[in-house]
Amino acid sequence: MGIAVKLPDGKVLELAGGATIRDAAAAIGARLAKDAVAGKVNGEVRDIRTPLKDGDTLSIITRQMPEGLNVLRHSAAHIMADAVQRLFPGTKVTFGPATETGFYYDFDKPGGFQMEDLEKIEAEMAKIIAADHAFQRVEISRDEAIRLFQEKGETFKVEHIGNIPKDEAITIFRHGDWVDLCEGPHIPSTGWIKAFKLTALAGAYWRGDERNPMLSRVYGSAFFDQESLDKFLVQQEEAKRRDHRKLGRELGLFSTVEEIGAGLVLWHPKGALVRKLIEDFWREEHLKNGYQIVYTPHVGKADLWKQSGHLENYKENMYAPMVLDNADYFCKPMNCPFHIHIFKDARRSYRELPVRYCELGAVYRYERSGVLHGLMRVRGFTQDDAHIFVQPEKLEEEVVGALKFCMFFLRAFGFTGFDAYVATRPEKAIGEQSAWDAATAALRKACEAAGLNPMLDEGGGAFYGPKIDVKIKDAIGRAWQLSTIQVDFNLPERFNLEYTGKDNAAHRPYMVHRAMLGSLERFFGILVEHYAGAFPAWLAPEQVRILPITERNLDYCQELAHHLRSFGVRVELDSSNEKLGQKIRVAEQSKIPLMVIVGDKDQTAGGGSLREHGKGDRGFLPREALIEEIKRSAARPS
RNA sequence: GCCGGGAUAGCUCAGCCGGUAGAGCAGCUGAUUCGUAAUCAGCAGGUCGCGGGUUCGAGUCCCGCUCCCGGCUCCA
Repeated sequence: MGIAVKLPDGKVLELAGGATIRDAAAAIGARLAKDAVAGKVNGEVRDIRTPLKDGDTLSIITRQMPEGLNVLRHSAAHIMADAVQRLFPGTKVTFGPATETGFYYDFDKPGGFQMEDLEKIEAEMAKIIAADHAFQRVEISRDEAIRLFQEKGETFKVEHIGNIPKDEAITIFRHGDWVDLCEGPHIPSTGWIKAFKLTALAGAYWRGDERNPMLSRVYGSAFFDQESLDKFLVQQEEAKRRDHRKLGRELGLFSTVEEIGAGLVLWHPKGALVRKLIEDFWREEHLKNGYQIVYTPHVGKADLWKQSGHLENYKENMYAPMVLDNADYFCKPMNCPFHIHIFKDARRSYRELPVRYCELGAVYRYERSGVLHGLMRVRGFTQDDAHIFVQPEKLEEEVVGALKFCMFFLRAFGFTGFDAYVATRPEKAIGEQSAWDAATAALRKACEAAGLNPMLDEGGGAFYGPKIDVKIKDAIGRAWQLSTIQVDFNLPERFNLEYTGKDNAAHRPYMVHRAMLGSLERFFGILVEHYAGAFPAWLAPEQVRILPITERNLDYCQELAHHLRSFGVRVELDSSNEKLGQKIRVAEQSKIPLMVIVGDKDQTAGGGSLREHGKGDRGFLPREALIEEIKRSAARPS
């Protein structure tokens, strides 16, 4: 009996009963059959060996599609697991999925792996690939599956079978004589993998839960051709080249030292200058946008943190208390309770709402030693914090303003791609459902008003209220979460916040937590990587370097430097006894945006030769034009 | 915190089977006065992350700790 399946172009394909996706591809064309990796049946990715049913909608996934690459990588994970079990009998397998950049497989291997093992595993994988074993898909019964994996001693697989919903078919995939519990899909045969590399070893908990046993994870990546693997490796190098920790040291921006402690940052003069420029910009723009700047202490008494709920909910992230005059004081992990007390210091009228307090507040949080990472994850950092106290009915309007402000600010740093997420009520939450619904709707509308098309993060909100998160894309396409706007129903309650309404009655405001940059430390790290260390002139610690060609030009250069400094230009003079080529090299490596080269010719003509970082010589400019050009390049965005 | 890899001059790194530490760059001094990404020569620079142990002898082997890197988990 024949069947009919619908294709993406609307055509209907007639096939024999029991025909698989592969048969369908072959029926459409020989080229397609050659490139077909898997299929999408009724919207779900299915293995190429999956039998089709009458009425199915089918599209073919080829090796040119991203889904095809996922299939290849998942198969590579199987091949790796096969190789590992050949080399290290007694190793148990668990899970081995494809990831964004490759694949991994988690093993339970007594003693774990050593780095040298990777090469051995690669060699064994190469043999399996060379043998070009076909992948076979077999549907088996639950009992058969349990028996099979019990015999093999694959206890993790047996456990997993118990977690597969009863109504789902159980499939196993076989290549050569190796078999894995797996729903697929897989490439037609192992030989489809033309390029692969094992990249890293790591630990990972069974099912990602730290109460479970630690497994050994092997990471790798795989491609349909060698070129793509090479390109991938070059990209990895590019990310390494931009690493803010490396650039931070090379450019003298910041450091951390063992003597002070992990996750505690020293801002060196150049990094501190960039930070100061960001902070100046930040404060000025906040004042323009109706915020009030406040300063609050670094520590507060235990009762404050009890009232705020931090000692209840956040204690494991707080530094241990210090005892002064029989009272416990804690370093602040957040600024909110302090801002709340400023709000509470007077009776507030609806006329003065919304009240917007902002602070670049240094907070301290205990982070587990293993999670610390350069400037991105530290134990002492500066939040670009703001707390807005607003009438519930004015929430939407206020969030629109806050969000537009965020976007303006992020754009000023050269970010262009944004993704917004609205996170809704989680299971464990406080506050009325109606309040949640109204606030969530307000956040969504605010996103639209700010020109963002938000994705919904169902249940991703904090227990105290819904939020908007904004992620940016950096120069090499990586996403970073920066801005967050969070509605808080909880703290106004806990601190009994009130304002007097038009009706002369007391009302409870909403509180909105807002960060645009997240933390100055992390944002600075992201900026360094985004610009690859080459800050735009308005942010560069040194904007211009003057390079005299010989000592004869020194006095003239000195005078020019003074003159530029009088306009607020950050300029240095390279008076070293080196040839021009060397001075240029050093300035280029220091990523100084502009260089002015002055030799006898320039001096006589009364000007200088401009050179731009990364772009090269721009030729001679007379003095006034030179100064104008420098002032123009160094201007802050507005 | 857990798994894996590390820590040698300011930086990047070499140092074999345990025999008492080396290069390049940076620094300093001198020569050179030079036109768009490295001028030459000389000098100086180390408690081999910290503490303990094994040994006649430890940068090297063992144990503990600190810090760093890649992950897990978590998050600004």
